[in-house]
Amino acid sequence: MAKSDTKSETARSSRAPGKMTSTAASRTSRRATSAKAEAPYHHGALREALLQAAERVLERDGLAGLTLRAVAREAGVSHAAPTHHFGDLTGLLSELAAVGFRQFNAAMASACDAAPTPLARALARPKAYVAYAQAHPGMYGIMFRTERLDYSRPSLHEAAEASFAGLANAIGAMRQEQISGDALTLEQGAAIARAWSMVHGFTTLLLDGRLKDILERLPEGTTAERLLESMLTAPITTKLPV
Amino acid sequence: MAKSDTKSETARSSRAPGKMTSTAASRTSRRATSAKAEAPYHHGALREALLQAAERVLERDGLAGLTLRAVAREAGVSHAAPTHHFGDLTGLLSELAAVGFRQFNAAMASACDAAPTPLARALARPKAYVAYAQAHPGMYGIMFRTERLDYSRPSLHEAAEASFAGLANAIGAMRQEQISGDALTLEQGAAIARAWSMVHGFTTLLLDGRLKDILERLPEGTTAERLLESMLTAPITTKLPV
DNA sequence: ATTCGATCTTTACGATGTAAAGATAGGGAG
DNA sequence: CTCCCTATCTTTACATCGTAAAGATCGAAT
Repeated sequence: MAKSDTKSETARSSRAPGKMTSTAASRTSRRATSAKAEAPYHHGALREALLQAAERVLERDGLAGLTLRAVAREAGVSHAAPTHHFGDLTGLLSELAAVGFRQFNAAMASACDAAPTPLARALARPKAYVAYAQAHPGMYGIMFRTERLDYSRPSLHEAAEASFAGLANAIGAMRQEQISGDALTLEQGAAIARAWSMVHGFTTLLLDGRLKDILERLPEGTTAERLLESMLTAPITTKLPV
Repeated sequence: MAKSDTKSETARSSRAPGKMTSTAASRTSRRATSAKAEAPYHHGALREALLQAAERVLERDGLAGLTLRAVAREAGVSHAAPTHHFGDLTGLLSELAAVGFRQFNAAMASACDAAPTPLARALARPKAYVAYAQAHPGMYGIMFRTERLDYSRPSLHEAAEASFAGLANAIGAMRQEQISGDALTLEQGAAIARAWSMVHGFTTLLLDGRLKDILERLPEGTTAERLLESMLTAPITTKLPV
C-alpha cells in the first residue's frame, strides 16, 4: 500500500505520470537549499553533489543520520538516485571514506611540511592525526569505525594505502632507514604498528569519551593534546614501553 | 495493513485472541532449540535468556545481525518482549556489553594470575586482551565499536570501570607506584593512556584487517601475537617511542 | 477468591535498504 | 531533421527494523 513512500520523499511532489511531456515546468523549484540551484533535469554532476550532501548530513546529524535516503533528500533527488551511482550504502560510505582519507592525508602532509625540524615533524604528524579526527569525528567514524567499507574499490584502496605509506615513511625517516615496499624486518613492522596503534587507539578512545576519566584526574587544565604529547615524549621508565 | 508483521514472528503462530483461556495447550512446543525447553508461559528468566540468545546471535551472525527482533526470535518470544526488559536496543546492547566486559576482565585476571614473574604478567595482560578480542570479535565490537551504549547503566559502568582499574593497577605495579584513585601525575596518565591506546589500537586495527599489509610483509609466518610481543618488548631506537 | 501489577503478545506505524519498472533527456545514426 | 538508444533519474513496491500502545496472561498480595 506504500503508506510512507508516496507521501513526499522530497518537496518535488507528484506530477501524475503521463502528463507534462517536457516543458519548462518540470525544471523549477527543485534542489532544496543547494547554493547552485537551477540545474538541468538530468543533474549532470549528481555523483559529486551526493558526496557533498553526504558530508553535510554527516556533519549535521552524525553517523546515525547518514542514510541513503537522507543524502538523497539533502541533494534534492529521489531516494533511489544514490543507488544508481554507488550501488548500495556500502558503496556510498566507501567513496565518502575515500574523500575523508584524502582530506586526512592532506592535513597530515601540510602539518609535516610546516614543521622545521625532524623532531617537530615527528610530533606534528600524530597531532595532525588526532586534530583531524576531533575536527571531523563523523568522517573519522566512517573511515575507521564502520564495517561497511569496500576496500576493493580503487578510490578507497588508494587513499587508504597512501595514508599507510605516509606513516611508514615517517617511521622510516625517524629510524633513518629506507622502508622497502615489499619486505619489513620485525623491528620495522613493530615500530610502524606501535606508532599506528598508539595514535589510532588514542584517537578512538578519545572520541568515545573513554579518556575522560584519565583527563579529569590529571593536573588542572591538561588537554588531550598535551596528554598525547606526553605519551609520545615522556621517557620510558619501565622495562616495557607499556 | 500489517503485511509482514502478522506473518509469523516466531513458530508459535496464531491463537485467535479470545479462545484458549489458560489450558496446557498454550505451553507446548515453544522455545526454538533452547536446551531447557518446557518453561512456564511467563518465561521466568527471560532477561537472562535474552542475553544468552543475544550472545549466540552475535557469534552466529555478527554485529549486523544483532537486532532486537533477531534476539527475540532466537529466544522464542515475541519481537516486543526484549523491550520490556531492556527499554530499547541501546539497553540490550549495554547489558550485553557489560557481560562482555566481565568475561574480558576475568580472562585478563586469570592470565595474570597464571604468570610467574612480574614481567611475564606485564606481557600476559595485553596478550589476553588481544586474545579475547580475537576469540570474540563481535563482543569486542559491542564493547568498543558501537555508539549505542549507555554508560549510565550501573552494570555497564561498573564492569567498564573494573576494566580500567585493572589496567591502571597493572601500570602502577610496573612503575612500582601506588596509583591513586583521584589524582594522577601527567607521567602516570601518559603511561596509562599509552598502554591502553597501544593495545586497543592494535586490537581494532587487527580486527579490521588493517594490519594485514604489515603482517604479510614480515618474515615468513610472523603471527599477530608475535608482532604484538615485539611492539611491547623491542627497544626504542628513536628519540620518540613512536 | 478477587484484584493488582508484572510479564509477554498483538497490532500498528514510520523509516530504511534495495529491487524492478517506468519516465526523461541527450547524442548519434539514418 | 527525425528517430532511437542509452544513461540517468523517479515511482512503486516490499521485507525488515525499532518503537509505541493496547490487549492478554499469570503470580501473588490482600
